[in-house]
Amino acid sequence: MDVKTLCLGVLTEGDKTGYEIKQRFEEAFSHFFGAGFGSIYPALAELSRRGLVTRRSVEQDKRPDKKVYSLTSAGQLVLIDELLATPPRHKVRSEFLVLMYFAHLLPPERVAAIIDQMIARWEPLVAEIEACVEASETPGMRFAAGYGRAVLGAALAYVREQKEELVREVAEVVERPAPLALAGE
Amino acid sequence: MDVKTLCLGVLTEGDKTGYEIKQRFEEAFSHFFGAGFGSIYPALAELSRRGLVTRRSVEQDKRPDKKVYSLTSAGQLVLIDELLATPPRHKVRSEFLVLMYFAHLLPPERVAAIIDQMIARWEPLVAEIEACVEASETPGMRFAAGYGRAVLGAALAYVREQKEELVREVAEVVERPAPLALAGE
DNA sequence: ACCACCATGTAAACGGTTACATGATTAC
DNA sequence: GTAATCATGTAACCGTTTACATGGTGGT
Repeated sequence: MDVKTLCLGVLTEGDKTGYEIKQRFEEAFSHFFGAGFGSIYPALAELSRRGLVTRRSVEQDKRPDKKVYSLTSAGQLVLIDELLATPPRHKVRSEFLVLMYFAHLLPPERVAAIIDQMIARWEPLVAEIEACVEASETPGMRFAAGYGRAVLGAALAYVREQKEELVREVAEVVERPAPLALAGE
Repeated sequence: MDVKTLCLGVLTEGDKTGYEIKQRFEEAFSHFFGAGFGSIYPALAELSRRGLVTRRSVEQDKRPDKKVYSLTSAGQLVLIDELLATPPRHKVRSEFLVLMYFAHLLPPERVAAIIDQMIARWEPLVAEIEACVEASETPGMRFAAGYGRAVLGAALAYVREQKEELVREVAEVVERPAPLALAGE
């Protein structure tokens, strides 16, 4: 599954410009699928070329024309096919956890700062996702947002709870002779 | 941060072959960082070229030679620099949640099957991560594995708890006239 | 017989990120 | 004045994924 499928998906909610699609991506699935203009605009061009969406120009006063995309019935069929054929993958890519894994190679203050940074980033996200749960219009939207809330809540609770201990242990390890074994074995 | 940095990282634990590095990747950080042979071998070649690791051939009986990699002191310095310079990103890419978001476009049995599939995949992972927590040799390893356990536990609890409701709601939506609005607005 | 494990690599394809390019409006 | 919002696109770059290529050992 790629950005093209997601574009077809958000267009089931109604016609949108590329810019609005990007906004919808942020609101609705930024916590489990990322996409920037650099992938959305080419995706829309390709979908248009394949006849899965149509585009029409809409005049605006004091602004350049905007291009509104609509899902075609062919697009609807392709979307369903795509969804039925998509294996439910779920991947995490976390430089944060890599950094924590190697915490003993870093100064303890740095470890503490990184954890604080994650807490500061996640805290406002909780409110955002909460709003997303409230605003849900389909059962799936509620499920996905609820998932985010449950998992983010657990993550936040865990890092808050474990921070002190990790920082203390890392500080202890650094005090000892040479745990950074070079020719160690 | 890329596979090269992770390779330097696992080599702080001792000398390893490319094959063993891959195994370590699976054991230690498969739940937050993925890498296959296709990225590990070229990474090692590049690190070797830059003098950050050395490699020596080791004979084996009834098998071709294996190539054992060791971290050099230059490699150690570069690793630390890299870790200090890495911003703590944390990304989730979940086709599973996309599918759930669009659950109302799928047959309810399919939605149920997808959720069952995720539960079946995650259940054995819990045991695996539990083993990982037990086997931890550094505070960071324990922290990272503990994070995985906390988050996976929350995810599993959530999907188990919400499955019935989602499937029921999706079935209801499908019964109604035409919620798949094409020219709906 | 067949599959899993050990063991190493290459090459093409694919897709996403980032930077560039442009430009007007509105609010602080 | 400066930043954010609206608005669209291109092109180079980067890294991962996937498929291909090879071949012996050990277990069911």
